[in-house]
Amino acid sequence: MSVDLPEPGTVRPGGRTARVRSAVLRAAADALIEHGFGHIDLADIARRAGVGKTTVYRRWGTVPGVVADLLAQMAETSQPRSDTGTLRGDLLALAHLIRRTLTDPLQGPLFKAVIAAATCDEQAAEALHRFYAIRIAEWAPCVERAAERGEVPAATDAAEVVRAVSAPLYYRLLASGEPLEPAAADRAAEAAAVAAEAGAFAP
Amino acid sequence: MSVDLPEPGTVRPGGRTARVRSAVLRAAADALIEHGFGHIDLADIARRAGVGKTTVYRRWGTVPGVVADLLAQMAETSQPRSDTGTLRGDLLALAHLIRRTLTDPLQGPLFKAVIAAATCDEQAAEALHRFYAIRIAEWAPCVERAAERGEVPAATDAAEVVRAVSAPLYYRLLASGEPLEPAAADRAAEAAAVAAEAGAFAP
DNA sequence: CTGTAAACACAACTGGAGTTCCATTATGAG
DNA sequence: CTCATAATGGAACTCCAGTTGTGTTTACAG
Repeated sequence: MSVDLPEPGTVRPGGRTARVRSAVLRAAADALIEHGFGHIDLADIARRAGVGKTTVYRRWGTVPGVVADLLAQMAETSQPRSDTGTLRGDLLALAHLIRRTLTDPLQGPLFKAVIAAATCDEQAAEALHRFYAIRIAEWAPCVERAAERGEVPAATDAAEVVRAVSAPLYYRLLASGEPLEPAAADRAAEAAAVAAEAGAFAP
Repeated sequence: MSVDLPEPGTVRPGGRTARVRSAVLRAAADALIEHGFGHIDLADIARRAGVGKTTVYRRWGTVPGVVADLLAQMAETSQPRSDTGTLRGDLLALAHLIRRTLTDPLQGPLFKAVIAAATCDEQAAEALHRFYAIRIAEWAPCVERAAERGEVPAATDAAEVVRAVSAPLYYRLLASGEPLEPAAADRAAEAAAVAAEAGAFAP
């Protein structure tokens, strides 16, 4: 019989422990951007963070474990959303925000890496889903306000509209591989707006 | 100075070489389904295929290398597309085909794995993009016929409509993690059809 | 049918990712 | 401030994924 030991870092979360976590997550992001999810090891992350590799193995265990914690931290920082006064304007701003993020030379590879980690590890997958649940909830009010203004049916599923804007851009990044041009963001926003107005997201 | 040696398997592609490739790709698919992209090694694939691991390392080199070849083989087998006579009917059939594929206990994990491989390796990424280019081209005629019937503007980008149907389902699988219910396929098809009819894909 | 070299199998080897052990540091309660 | 111990650091160790070297099988040209 094994006793339930506390996870490392949960009993004394202050001072050094917090500094180590911060340094490791920052180093992990750098390493993921530089090498991608496939060619990374925890020893390299530890070296970059100026931390013993034993510490990293003990607290996080695996690369997806670090990614899961990194995603939890990324979920804490919220992106400010637009309020242009029209659904089209807001969705266009969202689409271009996503496009800029995914084509950014730093954030693009990072998002690819965390998604790759999520396909390999259940813990990372759950962290990724929480991350997107938060981001989607942050933008849902755009659609809800459009419903109040009468631009879309009152029963419209706001989160589904936000997902409809995001999906084509991620599909290009991960599956089909077409370049993420600004025109693609325009079409994603326009298509989602038209479909929402027609009640395609209000069952 | 190094001489340009031919790739293994290119000079004598018949008989044994073909059998080995077939066995290895089948074993690779099984292993990817069972363990996922993250927890796989070529020695295991070689064992399953009943082949020396040296052979696998020499011909394919890495796991993403095997995945790239597997995708090339997957691209050869074409899925029959529907012809219901209406754009809505065809897109609905496409959406449900994709949903069934991604929720299939065998094909779902396989697709997750090959997409993970593509995010880690350029060679696998190119193979994946070729795979989707072919699948999308196979379904584009649905939209082209709809254009001939006058259901959508003549200038409609057929491939973009097909991608618009696919994207929300892949987004759920890879990013947001919501379950892939039949209703999600219905909405993806409906939203794409509405947007196409409104000319959102005809710039 | 025969010969040659392309492709493969087997075994020994190697490097480094991940583990273990123990010493050291410093958090947080009293 | 003091003390118990949570958390980290460093080095030695283990194990196996991936490599290399060598001999065998077999596709295919002539």
